[in-house]
Amino acid sequence: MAQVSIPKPIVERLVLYKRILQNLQRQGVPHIHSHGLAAQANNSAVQVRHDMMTISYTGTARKGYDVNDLVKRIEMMLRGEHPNRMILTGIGNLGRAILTYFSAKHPYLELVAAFDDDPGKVNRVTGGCRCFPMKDMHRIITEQDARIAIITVPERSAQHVADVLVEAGIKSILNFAPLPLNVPDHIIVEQVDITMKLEKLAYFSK
Amino acid sequence: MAQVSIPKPIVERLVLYKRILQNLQRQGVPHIHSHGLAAQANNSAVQVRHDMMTISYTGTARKGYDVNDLVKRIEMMLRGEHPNRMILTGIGNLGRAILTYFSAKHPYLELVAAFDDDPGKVNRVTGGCRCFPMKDMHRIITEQDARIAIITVPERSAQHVADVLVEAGIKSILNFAPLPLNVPDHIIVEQVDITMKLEKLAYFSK
DNA sequence: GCCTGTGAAGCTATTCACAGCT
DNA sequence: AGCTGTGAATAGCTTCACAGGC
Repeated sequence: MAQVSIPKPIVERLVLYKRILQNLQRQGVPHIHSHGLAAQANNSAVQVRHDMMTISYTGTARKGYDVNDLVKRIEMMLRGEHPNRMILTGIGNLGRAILTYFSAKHPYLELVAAFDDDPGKVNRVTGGCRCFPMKDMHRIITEQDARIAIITVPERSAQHVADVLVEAGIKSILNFAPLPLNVPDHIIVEQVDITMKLEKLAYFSK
Repeated sequence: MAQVSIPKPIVERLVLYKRILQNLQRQGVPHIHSHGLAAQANNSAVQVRHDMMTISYTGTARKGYDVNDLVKRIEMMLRGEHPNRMILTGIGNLGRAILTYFSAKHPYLELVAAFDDDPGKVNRVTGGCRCFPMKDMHRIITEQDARIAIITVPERSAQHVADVLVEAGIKSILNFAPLPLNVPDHIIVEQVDITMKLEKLAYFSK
């Protein structure tokens, strides 16, 4: 099957659709029209239909899209074969927030280990996730076959941590440190930059 | 002066450039070439030069861009006249992380108040920012002339809080709740969606 | 009649190619 | 020779317009 790469913005919207659809499932709604989905996702019906085209999903004129089917389809497109194991580095306020948030919430995005060198944190369990010292990173990442890493360490150590992660075979990184990481091309980095978003808001709200 | 609106992606890069340049300032580097800036920002020299074009900044062939000047220029483009006062709603782990992170770090992005209804949190000061009960929101936002709001309340109350914020005259919202907010067109919303980014990483890392 | 599916057009952002300067 | 500035070309994404079906 030709697993052609879906463009970034469409992937983002698919994730959103999936979430909306899962809500609908919970409410027992069986079908939804492109307009309805668009309204909830804050975009246009045409865009929804185009997105459906790119994942080759097709609804019916009368009922629109089948909620259960579509959830399955999107999950199929997004998920790979194996579960996505993740690790987190740096248990500050933010790291803790993420660990707590994720506990048992997202079945196939599994946080399997956290790392911090603070002796007060090592071996503590937060949100169902145990903290190990940084020096065990390579070993545990390999053992667990973790592919995604979350960086919530202070800015000054972020690049070093990234280097170790790459060396340990991590495939992609979610980086909260406000600096662009220097990594090989095959590593995918997503930046979460709160200050940048705020400056953006400050700029556009006038 | 024709203050023409700068496109979103360029604003994002300008914020990044500014940060890099401020680092250079601290190191006492007086000039930088487009290539140098591009290397640190992980993009191309042409793009840097184009971005400079859009803010009408011009360097010299020999030395490149003047670090101090450029910082000033970018700040001028990004900042409005008045300081940008912000408020935060919802002091959970994440809210606390942001409050602590921002304390005294960003002079012109000023967090002036936080809101939560938990009696154990009201009147507590976190990161230099006092917590008020939600019912005071409208009054304090007006008094302080706050224009930016950060939503870190649980998903189920996010829309309600957004409604109150809009009603109180907030101009833009940074939303951490994983659902698209329904707000009037003139309100600007930036979404920070950690789960979405992780799903995106999961998808693209294969 | 209102829905979906879809090629075409339009728009935005990035990259190319090169002129001019020092 | 290597840099900046910049119009032209390309690529990527979104919107338009409409064909076809229930």
